Amino acid sequence: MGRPPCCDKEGIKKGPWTPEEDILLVSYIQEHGPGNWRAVPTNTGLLRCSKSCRLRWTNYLRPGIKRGNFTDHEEKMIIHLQALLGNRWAAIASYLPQRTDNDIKNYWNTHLKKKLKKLQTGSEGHSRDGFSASQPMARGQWERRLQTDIHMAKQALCEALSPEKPSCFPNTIPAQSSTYASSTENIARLLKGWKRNSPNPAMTQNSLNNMSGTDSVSSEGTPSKANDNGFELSEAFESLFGFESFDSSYSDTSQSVSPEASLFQDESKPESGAQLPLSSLEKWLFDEGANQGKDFLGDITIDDQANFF
DNA sequence: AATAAAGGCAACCGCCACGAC
DNA sequence: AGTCGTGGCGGTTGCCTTTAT
Repeated sequence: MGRPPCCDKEGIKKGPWTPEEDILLVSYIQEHGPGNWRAVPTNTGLLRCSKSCRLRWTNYLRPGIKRGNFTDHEEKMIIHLQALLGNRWAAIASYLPQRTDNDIKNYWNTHLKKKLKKLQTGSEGHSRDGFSASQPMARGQWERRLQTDIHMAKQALCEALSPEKPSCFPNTIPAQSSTYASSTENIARLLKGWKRNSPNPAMTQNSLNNMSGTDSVSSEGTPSKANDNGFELSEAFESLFGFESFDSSYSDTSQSVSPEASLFQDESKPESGAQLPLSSLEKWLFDEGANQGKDFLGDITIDDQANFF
């Protein structure tokens, strides 16, 4: 007898999630916590497969997700980590706790790959680092920058693995007090941009009535005219879900994950790398013997490092 | 202003790893 | 030890938006 499909294809809805579905999912997770995805569709009445629910949560709805443009810092970290780890997006994402692996993967595929390709064709040599073309630099200089970026990776890792220490490096990623609010904000943002026709304007909850029918797109950081509605939406969400209790139910469960990841320690994403035993890379990144690292980096190229690992 | 092409991103698919039984 | 169920991951697709003509 073969293994049954993870979800039977019939009656399973696909495609973009609607705000109603998001609400159902979030409210369920608020109550039960993430995990046991198999039970989610059954218990929520969502016509989605468990995988789809998990993906939606981890990539979009979970608290602490930062969306929008990648900073220079993040970009460099991705470039270096990709060089070191390859396309292990989940591992890379563990160094950037606020980003999802999907986001990073997309960013790599759509932006960085092209950027690096351009650099490769545009200049011989140091193309893999992502900043040599516009700023040609001597090898030593380039490696110093590499060291700096590796240091940044260290910082991120240190934070991710050290919940007791709010921040090993106070100036790095802010230990934002991510709460369920983050999730409602995520949804509110989504709703602002939800311009497609609402399938059923008469939704099951009164508070949702205002959420349908938003008529314009608003991408990250570009508030659009939608936003009277958007405001109402986020208010509606906040009134819908008392996220404080949700937060407190998770806030004391931190283990070896980043502060925000610890809020959802059962959840898959952020700790995927963090919970594993330290890899060689992580040990290396953690190694506070700065001189060692310096010497090491000083003597080899990033290609060598990639081979080393 | 209309249309085509390119870009960007959310979501899906299939495989794999791991734990439970 | 082998099988099954579940969750995780990376690659890919398809739709929507933006830009160019």
